Amino acid sequence: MIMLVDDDFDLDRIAESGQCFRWELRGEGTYRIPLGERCLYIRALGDGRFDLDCGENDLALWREYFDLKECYSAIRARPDPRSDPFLAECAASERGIRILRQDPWEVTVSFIISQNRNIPAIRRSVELLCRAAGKSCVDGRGEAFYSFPEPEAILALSERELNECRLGYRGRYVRAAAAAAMDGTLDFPSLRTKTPEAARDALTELYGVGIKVASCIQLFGLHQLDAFPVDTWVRRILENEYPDGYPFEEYSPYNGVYQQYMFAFYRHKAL
DNA sequence: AGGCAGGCTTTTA
DNA sequence: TAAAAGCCTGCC
Repeated sequence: MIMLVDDDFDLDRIAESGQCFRWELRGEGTYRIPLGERCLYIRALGDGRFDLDCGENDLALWREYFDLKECYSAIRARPDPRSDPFLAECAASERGIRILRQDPWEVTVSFIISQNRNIPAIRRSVELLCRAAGKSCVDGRGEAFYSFPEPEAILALSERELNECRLGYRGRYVRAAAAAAMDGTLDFPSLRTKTPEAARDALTELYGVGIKVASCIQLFGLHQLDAFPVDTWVRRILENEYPDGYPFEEYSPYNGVYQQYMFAFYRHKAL
C-alpha cells in the first residue's frame, strides 16, 4: 500500500543514524524492518510517498513506529543560522532523521552491546543474539527472520551460547539486564511514569549501564526526546564547536533530536 | 566523597 | 595497531 508522509522522513538517514541495528537494505532502496514478530518492507517513491508491504491492519502500528505524529520539520527549523550556524547546518544537512518508537527492551540490550564497538560489530552481535534466542518467524513475503529475544529466552542461553554472539565482556551485562527484566527491577511501564532524572538513575542501577547507555535507552527506547547521549563523537563536537558551552535550555525539550543531527553530520564529515 | 587510570572482548579500518 | 554510540573496579 502507499503511505503519504507530509514531514521529514528519510529512510537511508534513519538507517544510518545508529539508533536501530536490524534494518536490512534489500536492494532497490527497500528496507526490511523487524518489529516484534512482524516485518515491514518499505521503499521511498519520492514526493513523500512510500510503498509499504505489511500486514493488512498494521499501518497504524508502523505509523506509530515511525513517530509520524511528531513534526520533525518544525523541530529541525528551530536553530537560528545566525546565532547557531553549526547546528543549523547539521539540521539542514541531516533532514529526514526521526526518532523511532522502538521496543525499549530491544533498545536496552542493543545499546548495552554497543559500548566500545562500531556499528557493523553491533549489528552482527544483535543478529547473532536474535538467531540464538529469538523466535523463528516468517514475514509477509515468506522469508524467515528471528524476533528479538525476550529476557527469559536470553537467560535460558548457556554461557557458551551467549559467548557465541560475540558479546565479549558485555555478555554478563546482557544477562544481568535480562535477570532484572524478569524480577521486575527493570520495568518499562514504570520507567515511563518517572521523571527523566529518576529514569536515568534507575537505568544506571543496571549492571553495565552507565550514563551514556542510559541516555540512549531514554531517547530511543522511552522516546524522551530531550535525552542527550554523549559518546566519543558528541564529546568531540561539544569540545570543537561549543567551547563555551552548549545551550541545552534553548533546545529543550528536543535536545536528543539535535544530538542526532549533529552526530550524523560529524560522522558523515569524518567518512 | 568523587575523580582518575587501567582493564575488558571483539571487530573494524 | 588504534579506535570503536563505555563501564567497572580499585586506588587515591
